[in-house]
Amino acid sequence: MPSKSRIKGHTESADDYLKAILELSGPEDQRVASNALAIHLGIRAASVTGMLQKLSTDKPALVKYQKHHGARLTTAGRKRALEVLRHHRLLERFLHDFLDYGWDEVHEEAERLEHFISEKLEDKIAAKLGDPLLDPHGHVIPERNGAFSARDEVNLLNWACGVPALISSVSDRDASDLRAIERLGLRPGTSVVVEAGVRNASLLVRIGGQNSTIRLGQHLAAQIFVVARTPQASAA
Amino acid sequence: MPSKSRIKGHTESADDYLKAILELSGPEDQRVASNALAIHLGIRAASVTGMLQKLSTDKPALVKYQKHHGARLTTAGRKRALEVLRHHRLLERFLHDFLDYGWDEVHEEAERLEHFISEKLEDKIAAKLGDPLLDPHGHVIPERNGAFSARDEVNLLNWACGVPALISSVSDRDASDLRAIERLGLRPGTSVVVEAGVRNASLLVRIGGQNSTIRLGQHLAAQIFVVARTPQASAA
DNA sequence: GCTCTGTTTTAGGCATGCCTAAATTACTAA
DNA sequence: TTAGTAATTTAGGCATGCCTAAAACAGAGC
Repeated sequence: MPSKSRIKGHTESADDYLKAILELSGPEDQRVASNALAIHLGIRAASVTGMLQKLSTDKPALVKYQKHHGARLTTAGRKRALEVLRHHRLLERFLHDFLDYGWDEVHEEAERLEHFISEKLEDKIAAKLGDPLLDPHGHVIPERNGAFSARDEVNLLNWACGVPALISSVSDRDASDLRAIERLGLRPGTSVVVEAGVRNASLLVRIGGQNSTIRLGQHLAAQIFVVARTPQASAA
Repeated sequence: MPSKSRIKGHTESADDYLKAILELSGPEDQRVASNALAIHLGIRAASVTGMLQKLSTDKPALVKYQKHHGARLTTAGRKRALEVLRHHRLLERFLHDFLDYGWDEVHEEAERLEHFISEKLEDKIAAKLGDPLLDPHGHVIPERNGAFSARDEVNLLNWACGVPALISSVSDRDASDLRAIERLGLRPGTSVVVEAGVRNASLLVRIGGQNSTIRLGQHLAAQIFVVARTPQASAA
């Protein structure tokens, strides 16, 4: 299918690669291995190689790619990746705030729609929401101009016991995990203190407000990210 | 690209064929010629043939097709076509009512998104809008269950002079024409009387409310559809 | 340095969906 | 009935983007 239903020369598939590279390259902009991409995208490594070759030889190259040494985004590639990420997170916020979606439902719908949102719709949605900074899971929404500074969050598993923390974000990868996290009252913005580190694959966590303590499985804890309690808030 | 970003076995392309057949087959469900489809879709007739063959041999056949004798929708095909049409018109209404889109802007965005709306989002949007009956151009929105009765509108060009009429709908195919129509005050729901038929390629039309008369080019008049003034309203 | 293992790339295939060019069929009018 | 034209279909190609199997490579340990 040619470019009828698509913005410029972008394809949904290419968007997915760019998003994956952005996510996997981390704050240090490390090179991303073909294999890592293949696993992340749920496809074969051979397919990844082919696509990286294509992306790196496009007119405005979206990816810098060296055989056997992985890929990283070019400026153009990063721009597009952030654009799609912005679409995704704005959509999540919109579906959640205006269309009564639960925070466990927004990811799937946004994942599908993010590729097809025009600049105009992006702007209208952002305006309607009042230019939000965070999506429903606490992730930073890249700005329109491409500005994007990921906060330096720390995984709850690695947070020191006894140090007051604020939940900053939660992974949105698994809907049922999100429901479990919500049931425990661990939304972004919640104050917590780790009382006892990983023991029997669980943490003891004291939740700020009610001073109650819960036992949190390692699997869920790994999906929760926190910052020190001092910094500026992180409203959900 | 496989079915990742797509509902079941449907492709955007197939959706477009089904919509086109629905539209071109008229209320009588006439067979639609390959050529007519090719022109409507902006592609070559040879491509149409190939796709019709495919659509007619799918597991649930979406199209009944006979060589050299055009195609018509099967029950399954009509169901899908109406589903997509419902998506399109709900989206138009939503973009117009909630996101400040002008009625000349909604078509393009809806055309792109209609293929990717989940049933859930469809329902949420419909609920938010209060299950609207008409899109911003006055077209009937098919119901969730597939019920769809097109009104028997008449093209303004064919309306008898002197008989009071109500504008029921307006073609949304061309944005600038829509702006022109709006400038003339000819929105759906407006009362009009044709004072003089096609002469010098234009109509003289009296607009109900202000009793003013305008000269309407044939090109625009062809995009306006009316019903007799008696029937129940047709709020925009 | 060399081998072993796991990663990565090449080679060849398949499905979608479009194209052009060439054949075929249908229709219309003499 | 028969030609001539227009509509339609076939045949062969191309790009996307995935796959498998097999070859090539890289890094670790000996």
